[in-house]
Amino acid sequence: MSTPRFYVTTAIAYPNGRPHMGHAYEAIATDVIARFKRLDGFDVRFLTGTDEHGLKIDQAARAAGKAPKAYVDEMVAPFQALDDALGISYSRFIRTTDADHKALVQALWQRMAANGDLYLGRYEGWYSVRDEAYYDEAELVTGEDGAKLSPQGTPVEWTVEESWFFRLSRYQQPLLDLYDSQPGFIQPTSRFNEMRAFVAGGLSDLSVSRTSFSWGIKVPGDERHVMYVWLDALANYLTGAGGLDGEWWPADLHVVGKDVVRFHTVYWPAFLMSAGVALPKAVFGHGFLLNRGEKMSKSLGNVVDPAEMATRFGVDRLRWFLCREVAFGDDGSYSDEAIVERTNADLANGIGNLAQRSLSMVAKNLNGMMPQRGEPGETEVRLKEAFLAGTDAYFAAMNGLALHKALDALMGMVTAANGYFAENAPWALAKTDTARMAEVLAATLDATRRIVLLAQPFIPDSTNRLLDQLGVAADARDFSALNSPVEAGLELPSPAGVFPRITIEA
RNA sequence: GGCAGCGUAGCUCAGUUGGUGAGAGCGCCGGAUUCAUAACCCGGAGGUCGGCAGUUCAAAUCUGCCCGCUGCUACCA
Repeated sequence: MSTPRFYVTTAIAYPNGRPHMGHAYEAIATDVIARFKRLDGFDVRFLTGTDEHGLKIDQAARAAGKAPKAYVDEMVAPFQALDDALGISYSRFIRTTDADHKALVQALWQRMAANGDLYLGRYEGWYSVRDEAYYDEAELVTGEDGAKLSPQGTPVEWTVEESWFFRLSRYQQPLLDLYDSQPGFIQPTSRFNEMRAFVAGGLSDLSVSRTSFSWGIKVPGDERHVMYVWLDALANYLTGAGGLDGEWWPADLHVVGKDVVRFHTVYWPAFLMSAGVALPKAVFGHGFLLNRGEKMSKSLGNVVDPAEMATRFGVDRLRWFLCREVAFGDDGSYSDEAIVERTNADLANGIGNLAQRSLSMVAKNLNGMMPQRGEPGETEVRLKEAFLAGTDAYFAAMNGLALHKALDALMGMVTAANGYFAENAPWALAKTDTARMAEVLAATLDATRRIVLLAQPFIPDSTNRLLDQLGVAADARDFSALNSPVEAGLELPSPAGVFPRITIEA
C-alpha cells in the first residue's frame, strides 16, 4: 500500500513591503495542517513563496533605483527568514522569478491558447500616467474643478491598450457545475456562497496581458506583452507540483486570505479547465487579523512585526495563540494581553504544568524511572473515555480544518488529565501506597504523552522538548504511536519547565 | 440599492429540525489542597439571548419591522 499524499499551499506573498502578521498567520495555519498530515501518515508537499512580478514591484524598484530582480532579491529575504523563524516546514519556497516557473507559465499559456481561449483585444479604462495604473470608474474621485482623479489624486485619462483576453465567459457554466458537484471546493461556506453568486451573476472575459510595463513573464509569441500577474502567480502551484503534469498535482488544499478567494476559486479553475489540467480539490479562505480589533495600517501606527512578536513571546506561544484564539476562517483579534493570558492559561497552567507535576513526582519518588501502569480502575476508565472522545473530536476538527476546535478538544483532555491527577492525589499516596502512586503517575504520564503528541502540529519545538522529557522515542512520535505507551523502567531525564508563565512588562 | 451573514454572561464564543430552571472556556470571587509554573481541583458569580411586535400551549431558536456591524455585488455617472 502506497503512502497517501497531500499537497498544500499558501498563497504567495507580494514582497513590495515588509511581511506582516497576515503572512505569519497564513504560514502558521498552513504549517499546522501540513504537520498534522505528516504525523497522520501522509507524504506531504508544502509550498509557499513570493509573487514577484507586476507593476507595483516595477515601480518600487525604480523608486529605489534598482533593477527589479535585484530589488526583489532584497525584498524576498525577510519573507523567507520569517517563515524559517516561525518553523514553517515548507518543501519549497517558490519565487515567480524562478526559471522553472517562467517556463511553466508560458507552457500553460500555450495550452490555453491551443484551446482557443486567448484572443487579442483592447483593454480600455481610466489610466493614470503618474501611477502607471488603470482604475475602475468606481474608484475615481472628482477633483475641485470637476475633473476625474485617481484615488491618489493624480489625473486620469481614458486609455485604450492592446491586450490579450481570456475567454472567462466560456467557463461560467463549468464553474457553476464544479461548485454544485463539489461544495467543499470553496471553504468556508460563506465564501462559497459569495463566489457562487459572483459567477452566477455572469462573467466577462479577462484581460490577461499588459504592454504598459515589462516586469513580468513574456507572452509566448508576442513579446510586447507581459502576462497578467494573477495568471503568473496562480501558476506557481503547478510549478511547485513539478509542472503541468507534475507528480504532486492536483493540490489537495490552497490556503489563502479571504481577499483573494475569487482569484483562486474562479479564475484559477477556469485557467486550469482551459489548459486541460486537473483542478485543486479545495480552497480555504481564512480571515484577517486585527490589532485590538482594528485593522492594521501604517496610518494608525499599529502595524506589528511578526518576527518581533515571535521573539518576544516565543514562536510556539504565537503559533498556539493564533490557532487557538482565532476561529479558522473568521477574522481574529490579537493583543499582547490576550496572547499572554491565553498561553499562560493553556500552555503554562495547562499542558506545561501537567507534565511538570507528574514528571517531578517521578523524579523525586521513583528515581526518574517510568512507572508501570496497573489494572484500570474506575478513574482510569473515565480518563480513557474522556481521551477517546477528545481524540475523536480532535481528528474530526483537524480533518475539517477547524484548527481552533481541535485545540479546544485537546484542552478538554488536559482538564480530564488534571482532574484524574487531583482525584487520585498521588502526593498523598506517596505516604500510604507507593505502588498505587506509581500507577497513577504512569497513567498521567501516558495521558500527557497523548496530549503532547496531538499538540505537535501547533507547537512543534515545545512538544519535542516535552516528548524528550517524557521518554518518547524519536520514532514513536507520529500518530500511529498514539497507543504505544513508553516502556516501564525507562530512565527519564530530569524535568524542566517548558512553558514558564510570562507577564507583561508594564 | 440587491444578496448573504452576524449581534447570547467582562472577554472569545457553543447553542441540531422551537419545549428539562439559558451553556463552555478565559477572566473574576470563595473554598479546598500542596505533586506542580501563586499553578491544579471544587463551588459561585445571575446575561431582558440587539430592540419592538407577532405566530404558538411553549421561542435565544419561526415571521415582520427597526437599530448596529460584516462580507459579496451593483449603481449613482
